[in-house]
Amino acid sequence: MNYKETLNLPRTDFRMKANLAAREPEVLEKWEKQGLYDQIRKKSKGSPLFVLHDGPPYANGNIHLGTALNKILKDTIVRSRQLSGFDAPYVPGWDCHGLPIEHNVDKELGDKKKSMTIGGIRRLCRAYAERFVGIQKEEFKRLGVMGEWDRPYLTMNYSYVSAIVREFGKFAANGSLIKSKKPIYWCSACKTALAEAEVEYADHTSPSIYVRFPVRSDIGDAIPSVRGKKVSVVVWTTTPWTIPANLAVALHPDFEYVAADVGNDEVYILARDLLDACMKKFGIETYTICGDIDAHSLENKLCRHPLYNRDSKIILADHVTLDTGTGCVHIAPGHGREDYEDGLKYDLDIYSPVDDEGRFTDEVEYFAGKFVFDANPDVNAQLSEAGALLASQTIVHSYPHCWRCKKPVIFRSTKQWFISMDKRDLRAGALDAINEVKWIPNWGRERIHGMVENRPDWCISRQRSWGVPIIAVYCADCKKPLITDEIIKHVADLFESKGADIWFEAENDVLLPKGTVCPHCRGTSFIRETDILDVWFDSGVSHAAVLEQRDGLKWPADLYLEGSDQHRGWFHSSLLTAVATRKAAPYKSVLTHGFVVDGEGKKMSKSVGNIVSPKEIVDKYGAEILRLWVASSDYQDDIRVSHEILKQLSDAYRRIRNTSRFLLGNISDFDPSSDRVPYEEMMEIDQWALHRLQELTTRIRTAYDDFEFHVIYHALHNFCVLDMSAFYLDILKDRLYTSPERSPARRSAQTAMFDILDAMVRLMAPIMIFTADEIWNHLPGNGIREASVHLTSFPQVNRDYMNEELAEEWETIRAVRREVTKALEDARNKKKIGHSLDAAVTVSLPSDLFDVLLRHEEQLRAIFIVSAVTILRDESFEDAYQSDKIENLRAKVVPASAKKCERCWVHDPTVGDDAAFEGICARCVKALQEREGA
RNA sequence: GGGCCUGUAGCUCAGUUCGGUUAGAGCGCACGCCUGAUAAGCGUGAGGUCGAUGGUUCAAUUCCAUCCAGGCCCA
Repeated sequence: MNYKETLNLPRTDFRMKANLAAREPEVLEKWEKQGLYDQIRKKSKGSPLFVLHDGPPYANGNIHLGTALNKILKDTIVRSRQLSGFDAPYVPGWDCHGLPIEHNVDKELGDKKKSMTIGGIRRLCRAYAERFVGIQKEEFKRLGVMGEWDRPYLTMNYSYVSAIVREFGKFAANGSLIKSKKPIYWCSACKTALAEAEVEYADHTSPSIYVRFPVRSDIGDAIPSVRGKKVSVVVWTTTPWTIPANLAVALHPDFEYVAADVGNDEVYILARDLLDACMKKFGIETYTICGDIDAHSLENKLCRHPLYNRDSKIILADHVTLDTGTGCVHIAPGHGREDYEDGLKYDLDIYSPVDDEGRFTDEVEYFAGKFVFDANPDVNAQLSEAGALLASQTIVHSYPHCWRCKKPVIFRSTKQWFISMDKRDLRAGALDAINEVKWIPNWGRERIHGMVENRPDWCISRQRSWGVPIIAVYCADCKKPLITDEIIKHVADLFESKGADIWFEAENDVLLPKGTVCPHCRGTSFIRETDILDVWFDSGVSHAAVLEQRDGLKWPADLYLEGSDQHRGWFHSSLLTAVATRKAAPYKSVLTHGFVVDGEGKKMSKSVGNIVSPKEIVDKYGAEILRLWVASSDYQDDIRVSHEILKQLSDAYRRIRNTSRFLLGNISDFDPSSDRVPYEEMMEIDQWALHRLQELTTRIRTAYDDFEFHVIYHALHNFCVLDMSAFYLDILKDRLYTSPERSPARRSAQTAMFDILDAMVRLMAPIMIFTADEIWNHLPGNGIREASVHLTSFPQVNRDYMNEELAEEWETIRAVRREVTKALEDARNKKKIGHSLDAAVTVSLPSDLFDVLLRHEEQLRAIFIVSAVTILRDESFEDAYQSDKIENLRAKVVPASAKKCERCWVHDPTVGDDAAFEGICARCVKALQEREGA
């Protein structure tokens, strides 16, 4: 007879192969049709809110792994908070303004741009951003990220733009908005400001000159050796035309400088290391060093400008190098980035006497009206005449050029709008607010603190088209700027209904409230500001535009979560805009993640060619594996991705899936509403399994609370592999398959298995969203539970199932089992046995262990999965396996002598005893009788 | 060059708070078993100078310094 038919083997439709890449889109579609997100919202209404506020990605290009990582982390957090009993909405956003989009539109337009209005360009930019919002939205949805995709926030939405204006107005109102000069890249051919990204470096031939700045201060006290001599500091520059704007000479605080006597009572100061090379260039053959100079002793001393009757201050700056020149650097704060910073530090004028066309303004003696590059020879001639030019040559070096017209650009200062860090104590307020926030990991605090502490005023002006206009007007008569609450409110209302394009297109009588008058001169005609706002301001006020404005959200957010680069970016700008207007940070905690790097830990770059796209992974492995990758990694550090890593995750996924499948297969005939066995009546090993489940639940729930997802991945995987597959389930097979279908023994196991899978599926749901859904649909008892696992909640830890004493005892049993298994393996290698059921084992144990095992004597056969077990107290016998882990544990394995039961495969002396049931053991006979009777 | 961070088996992670037995787990790998979870399951085994060097100490993966490699942000 074929007894296989009489066994209760696992039965399930749950497929072994997931076929994720193909199935996921179908599941997503199902969820969308069901309106799952809305159902979740409805269901959790009234629960405490948990708001993770989305940092808006830039609406340009396809998503990359970094964006995917970020969104998956957010999704996992939102889902886990939701399952923990919170109402956790997720409103995704996009950053839509800014240079990269405008630049790409510019490129597409080419020369056509010249004939377009700003409004026209802005409409193209909007369309461009819309296109990529659409593309990225689909990409994010494909990852299984759940949220209000139909109603995301876009920084170019009319209501959002209006909020930006209102927030901007608050800065104007409280007096922290200031206008001052700052150098920017300027193309005098295109007559336009250029952003960093719009300059291209190319070789350029420049004059290279050495200029002497006579020291005017008396430095005889500081350096006695030069007393009474004509001392000069010698600088080097490749832009002679900036000499007229020179206001300082910078020395490095740590370099060694010397005073070199070159005869005629003339002394030059320059860096010791560059002295010889410079003298050669100056054609000076004999000179003597008359003293060492500590740069600090010269700080704030004054030189005379070589051409004009004004001073040039000696300052100290770290950016001075010894690569070329003299170690003394010509500083024109209006014409260089570092020069500008130095200027702020030493309170120098940001002097930039150059107009839009690159010509010197009238105030510049000798060179007024001259184009700056053409003025280079004139400057040299003038310096030479003044006796200040020590040497001159030409050099070829890398120099910034305009991306469009390819001509060399200049650094030129123009008036810009700034948010002052200190005028209204924004810096101090921000530093205080930082301390109220929980930074995870906590070094985030230090990082952002350092940045806020040292940052300069926030320049919010951009000379571009695609952005939110800075709402300011200038009196046509007295030129004074005007920003009033009335104007802000009026314009914000206009933007709310008509969008910001109107600023560039409508007439003043529409744009300004009726009766707007210049408070200084009573003028009534005005000129609009054309600068737009820095995009960091746009996204920085999202807490005001989104958290405060939308129903169902709150201010401050519970959490912001972005890459660690955002300490300088969004965390920073959000903090400043919130502290300035609301006196607090817009977030209670800030979580950061690292960057995606390749298998070797190197950053991904086009040139290296090690970029992996989310699409590649999703198409090959499925979004579920990508999500598992995110969950498995300690994301606070950089995360590696490689084929090997993904392969490993696929294997781990299959293991979890198969364990779930086995559980499903064995509870397919189990109805949790009627077949449960009460805990007290369950078999001990089943109680043990439930105890382990409580430990797992505790571990995983804590990990979710702490955002430590890799702990979850490892705990779940280890649970499946070690506790379940290799131990509990392996042992259970015998009972499940051979016991009568509805026997208490089998129901006891099924009760545990059901609870285990029911808990597992909820615990994995925030990470393995598709698989959890699939398992849920196969779980018995459908109809009495929520329609989707995503509408349910995490399992509670059941104290009644916790039994430390039991757990300890079973840990002892497992330890002994490990040794028995080794003994079996020995026997197997000696060809004594094949399957462990072919073996009979005799184990000798030290007294304490013996006592424990004795209590479970009846179960040992099943636990060791052998045909017979005999345990002995401290017996020593020959030719036995001896443990090196447990002292005095010996195990002797022999082939089971009894006949093998054809049904349960156990070698048992009762096999064949019952003539009616040929070839099977008494236990199976009983099972079959019960089965027939049923 | 500066600020912040990271470096434990081929891979993903524990452990280091408060220095103290032979540094753990899983995966992968090798070998074996099973064929009633079967494109599954079970077992055994090999794998680590805890990035390097120096210092403190009776003792360092753990504390300190320097260096190397890598990441983010600045310059």
